[in-house]
Amino acid sequence: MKYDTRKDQIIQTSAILFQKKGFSAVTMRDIAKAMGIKAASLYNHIKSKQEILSEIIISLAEQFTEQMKIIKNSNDSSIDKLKQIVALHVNITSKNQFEMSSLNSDWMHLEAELEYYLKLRKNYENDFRSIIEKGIQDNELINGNPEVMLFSMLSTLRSLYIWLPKKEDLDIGKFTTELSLVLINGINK
Amino acid sequence: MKYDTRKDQIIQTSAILFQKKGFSAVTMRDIAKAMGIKAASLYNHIKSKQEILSEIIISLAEQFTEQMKIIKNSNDSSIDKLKQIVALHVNITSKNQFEMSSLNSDWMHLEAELEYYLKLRKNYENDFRSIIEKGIQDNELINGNPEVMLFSMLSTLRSLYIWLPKKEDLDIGKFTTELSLVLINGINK
DNA sequence: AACTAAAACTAACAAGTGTTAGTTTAATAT
DNA sequence: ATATTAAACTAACACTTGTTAGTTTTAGTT
Repeated sequence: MKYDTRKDQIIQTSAILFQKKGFSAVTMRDIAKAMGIKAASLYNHIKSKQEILSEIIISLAEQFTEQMKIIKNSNDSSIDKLKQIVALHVNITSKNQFEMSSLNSDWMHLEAELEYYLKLRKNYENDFRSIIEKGIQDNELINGNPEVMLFSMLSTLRSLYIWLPKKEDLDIGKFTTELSLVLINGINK
Repeated sequence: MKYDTRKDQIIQTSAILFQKKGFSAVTMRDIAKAMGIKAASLYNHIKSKQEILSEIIISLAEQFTEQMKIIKNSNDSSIDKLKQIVALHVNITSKNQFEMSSLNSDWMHLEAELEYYLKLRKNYENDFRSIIEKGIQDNELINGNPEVMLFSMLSTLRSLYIWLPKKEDLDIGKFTTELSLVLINGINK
């Protein structure tokens, strides 16, 4: 099993609740109740509600940043890099379903680390865009609007947390392949 | 200009605030302040905070339902129907940027009308899926996983409210064409 | 000028908010 | 058995929440 501190359990429980109602609508008493303790007891393990949110979001954002760096610096073709980005999103999302919901919906409630998060996100998008632009230059991709391509792919990848859980016994590898196909080659015959 | 009742102004102002922080984090005092009045005064025009949310979301959901009905019942090819769905989303989103944010992020805070909203959404997705399945049968679309195709298109279309505002002087028609191209034909050369 | 109706106001409510202080219990190490 | 520490508890705080009641102001009509 995992090495699970009590703090980790609080964060995990919080993420589940955050997905259902969003950060603002979840109270410390809600979180405590879900763990079978009183709200005040939470503070033996965490500093604040804000810290819970921050741990969830920043940890995920840094994972994406780290993996993007590897993809970016590889010598693969642009198409292959895009496929690796798809796989990256599917993998992280399948392992962090609830947390991904906060990453997508609750980031604006970050306080101290909001700026840092926005920086990571902007850098990620820039790296993504560069890969697309390189693909166009190298004649791998159609000569279309890179902004629209980025938007389309990233929107889909960021919504994975909504759809992945609906497919119970999902073959992650197969799904990744199918999704890459649709995102890159479209659906037209 | 528009026929704008005071109630409409409240709803519009609320939608702007809801986009920034989400329904739960916006207080009646926030809304009042943005309108230059006191919170209690809002209740001369609306019944509750819940009513504001409901007006925003149900009105939009019904617009989508209504238009989907027209597309569904037309005699156009599946590809053309899909293009019309893309146009539908771009049009409604470009005219209701803030409201679309609530539709996507705050629907779970609906109370009395939650069930009704979920029904509308489910029906919409089913109609969308049927069009894709028909396209596969008729050999218009690749013989892929229709669920993945639906997911990919719908995720992108539902995220439009995040991206459209970033492009200030956007040619809506051109954007619709570009987006349809990417969603249907992909980005591969 | 007097009347009316819409829309603002002040004041307050009961309930809920995140968080702190101080205390007790449970589990572990000596 | 005793001391120690982690983790729970109770009680309370200062503040914010949506909302109501009752009143005053504003603007348009007779």
